[in-house]
Amino acid sequence: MELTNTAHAILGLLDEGPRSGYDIKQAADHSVRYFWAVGYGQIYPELRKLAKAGLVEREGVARGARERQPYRLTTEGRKMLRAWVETGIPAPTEIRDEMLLKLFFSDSVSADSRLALLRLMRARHEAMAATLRSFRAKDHKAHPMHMDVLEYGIGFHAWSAQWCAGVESRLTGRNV
Amino acid sequence: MELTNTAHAILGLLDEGPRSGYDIKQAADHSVRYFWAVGYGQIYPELRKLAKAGLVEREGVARGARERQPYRLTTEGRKMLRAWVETGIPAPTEIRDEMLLKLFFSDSVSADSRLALLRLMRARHEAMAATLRSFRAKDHKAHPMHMDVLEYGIGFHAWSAQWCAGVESRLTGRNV
DNA sequence: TGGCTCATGTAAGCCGTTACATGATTTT
DNA sequence: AAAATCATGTAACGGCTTACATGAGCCA
Repeated sequence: MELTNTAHAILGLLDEGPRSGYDIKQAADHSVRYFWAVGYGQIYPELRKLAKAGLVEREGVARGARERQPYRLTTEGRKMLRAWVETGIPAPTEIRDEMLLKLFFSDSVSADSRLALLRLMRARHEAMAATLRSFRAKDHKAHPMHMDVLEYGIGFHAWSAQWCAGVESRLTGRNV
Repeated sequence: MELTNTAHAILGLLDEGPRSGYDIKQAADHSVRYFWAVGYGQIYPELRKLAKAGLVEREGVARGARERQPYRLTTEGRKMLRAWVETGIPAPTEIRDEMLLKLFFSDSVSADSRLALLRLMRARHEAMAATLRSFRAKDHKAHPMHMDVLEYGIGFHAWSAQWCAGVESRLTGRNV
């Protein structure tokens, strides 16, 4: 039975404690989102599949329709998660960046347009870095790697923002 | 008529001169690949669509089946490309990194497994940085942004490799 | 001459996004 | 009471990857 990476991400998030689909989405958005985004459209169907496979199980039954329905990892599920981390060769990093694509082909448009692209790109990376920095406050003692990977994200976005600033300076003729 | 980003990438590559599907693939693999990968399965069908839309046109007819069939940009196509670069708000950077995903959830596996992951990740980023560095030799005078974006790629992968090295050192207890 | 590579394609399938639907529960 | 939000879902669609097919030249 082959699981997708997203399925494993869900297992991983459940490893920290029981969570509903809604909780998983929120946890993902505050942690793995910048290198592995997940949406509701995947989470809910996937939880059912995982439950059917015996890797997760419902914790009690929700009373109201608005009540969250937490799932928890089974021993089987936990074993599966560990095995996934330890075995197999992961796919290489994949980036899809429409911004870079436009920049790459921006030699024949006006300097203004090019600058506007760079500034938007820089603003975004700065915003993302700031968001991720705000996650530093969380308690990561139980999960040192969470912290390390978070720092990767902060560093990446900060570095990208700096790169933008550098190119901007060159284009406007000023020194860095 | 809505074009995908990949379609625009193809237009952009054709803007530098007539190319066949095969040529486009090669050019892409030597330039935009690390932030916008394209495969044959997209290129050939897309070229037909673009031709039907009048944005590209065949250059003559291929004689043998092995002969390449170059396409060239039409004025319409060139206009479309420029417009795409200059207008609209590009989607934010998207990263899919199975490696980071595993690292993120690697707190409960052996230190050896974790180290192995980091080393593999570092090796890959180093290799990618080296590959991209070899592209510096190309002539970029006509396209300064090609050069800038290439440097982004080199910088990104080099930085990532360094991050891996840093975490490795911490995990093995040595100083950086 | 048998096999390998080149170059162009097609078809199936998967993953993920988007849009929509639904009822309950707060909030105004 | 009306409106907004919460929480769970479903269905359709789209882009991309993968696998396969083909026929022509090249090489051993």
